[in-house]
Amino acid sequence: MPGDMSTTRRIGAEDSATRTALLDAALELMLEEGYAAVTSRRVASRAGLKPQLVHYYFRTMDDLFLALVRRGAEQNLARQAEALTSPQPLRALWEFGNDPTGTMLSMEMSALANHRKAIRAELASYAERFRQQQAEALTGVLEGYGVDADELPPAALLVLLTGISRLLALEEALGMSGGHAETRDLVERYLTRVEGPPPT
Amino acid sequence: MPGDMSTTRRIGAEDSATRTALLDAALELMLEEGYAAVTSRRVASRAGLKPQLVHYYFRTMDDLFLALVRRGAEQNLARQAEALTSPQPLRALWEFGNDPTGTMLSMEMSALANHRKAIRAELASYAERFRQQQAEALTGVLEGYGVDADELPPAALLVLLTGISRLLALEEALGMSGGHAETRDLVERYLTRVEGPPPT
DNA sequence: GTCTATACTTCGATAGAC
DNA sequence: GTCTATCGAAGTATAGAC
Repeated sequence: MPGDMSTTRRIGAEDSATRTALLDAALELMLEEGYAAVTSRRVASRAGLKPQLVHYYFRTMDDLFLALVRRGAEQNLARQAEALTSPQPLRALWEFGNDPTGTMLSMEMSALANHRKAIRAELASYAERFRQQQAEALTGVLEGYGVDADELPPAALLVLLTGISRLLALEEALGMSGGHAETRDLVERYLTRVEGPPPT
Repeated sequence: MPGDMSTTRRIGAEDSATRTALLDAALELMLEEGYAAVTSRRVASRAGLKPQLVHYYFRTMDDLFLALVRRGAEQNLARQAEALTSPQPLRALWEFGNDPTGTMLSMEMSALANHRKAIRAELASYAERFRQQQAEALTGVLEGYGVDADELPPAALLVLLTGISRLLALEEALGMSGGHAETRDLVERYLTRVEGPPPT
């Protein structure tokens, strides 16, 4: 018995398998062809369904994008939380941020958010939660490593690592590679210095 | 007498004022509402012209995007070259990369390039030229500053600075600010250390 | 829950008159 | 160089039958 009784419009249940299939299709399209390719017709077609079902489950395309942001963010918050329990949380965080798919999706979402108010708010809210989860897990760890918080504040280190991994992923998607090896090596040496060598 | 004699299709001259007005309108739209808003109708409307003129000057929308990339990239290559003649070229480069408009445009273009082959090739080609221009100008300078190229290769430093300024611009556009002040301060301290304090 | 049918808008692109 | 006219395709979204 889904939907809202107070209006005539029906909305499908959140736990519907069809709804999940539509979100999966939208995700694939966004990664492969960018947010502009995520249209009701193309999403439905990829899921082997009729376009009208998109509107049954999400009413508007904005609602679909919001659902996509929420689902992806919640999944990744959980994955990041698990990564941060590693014996080498800093390295785990770096490797987590180096997932090219996640990075490309995050940037595609940012581009989309740039001109859709509701999505911008949702994305920014989750981004802050990511950063906060990182900061809470790492602040004490960095102290333990003897990293001087005046010299290199944890918040700045997080911005550095995130910015680097995003740029590398973006440029690699464009087919660029200049300076990448040197940069990865630089990060690697830093991680080894403060947190120890990578596990074999 | 513009255009191509060998086919029936006419194309407007590159130095036309109307063509420039269309490119300006496309640029504004892309910055304000994203690449998906750059349609022939909306571009023409913003320039106070008829949509058909877009096709007269650019034939396809892809051609328009390519022209936009080329014009913007050539302008910025010239601006960056000038910045690199500064007495503090490293700081000038950092400040150049901190132009929020240029950064947002570059990222919007990257998102667009992600699913348009011709544009991706053109953008990547110019991005390599930017990086190369930076490297040529800075390699000797960094040596002069006593920056150890084994410890911090010039190419890696350029990736670092670019990645940081891009992330800061992106997050600020989303309304985020966590860790930004600490990061800017970190970069500022580094610049002061190797290149001296900012001019007053 | 999924379908058919449909309304309306906007898109890219071309032909041909002026 | 710019206009009118026009095409077919694709977009969002809704109503209502099954």
